[in-house]
Amino acid sequence: MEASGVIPLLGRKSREKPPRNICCRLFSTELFGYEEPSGRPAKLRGLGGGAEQGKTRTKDKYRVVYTDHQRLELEKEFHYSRYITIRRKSELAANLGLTERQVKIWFQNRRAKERKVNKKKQQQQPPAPQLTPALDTLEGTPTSVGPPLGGLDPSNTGLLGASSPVPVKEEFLP
DNA sequence: TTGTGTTTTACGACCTCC
DNA sequence: GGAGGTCGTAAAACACAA
Repeated sequence: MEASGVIPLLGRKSREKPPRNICCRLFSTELFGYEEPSGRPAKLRGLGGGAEQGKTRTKDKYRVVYTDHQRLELEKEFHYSRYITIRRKSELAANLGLTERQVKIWFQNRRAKERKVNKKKQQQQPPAPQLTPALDTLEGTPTSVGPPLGGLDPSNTGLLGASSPVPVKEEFLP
């Protein structure tokens, strides 16, 4: 594909950092597997299956808006586990009409959001009485604890298992 | 309307692990 | 080396006050 030639995307970063080496893996297969939309208006939300005709910065639409259903399912999955397994990722992608790449990135962004929220919470807490450290981990993300390096985290069900209102699916059980 | 702040997708750079 | 992680950021989409 034309993958190697897609660096200056839609004018982003006009003053770019020195081109170290283009991150080639990102432009490999999935990215160009998107289908072209059939002239759909910009607003896709709530149209049902809106994002399967998604585009990226390399295409003529910067980003798509996922449908409520897609987001709901992704959120549910995130509730089960903050780190999605390869298997669940492909299942979810297939079910929602997204690419695995989109699912992966959604989870990355979702974790980032959670970290951001937790950080905010921490900053809002009064600095004074600190008798019970790490109370903020109640919701499941001790920010001090690093990510499961290497990808999968078998312990993550424990993160939410107790507090999550949603029952743990069989497939997440050992 | 529109101006502005926030949220949501998507990516680049870099890092770690297998 | 490749896959997936974080972090930082661009830009579209959205919310909402003025």
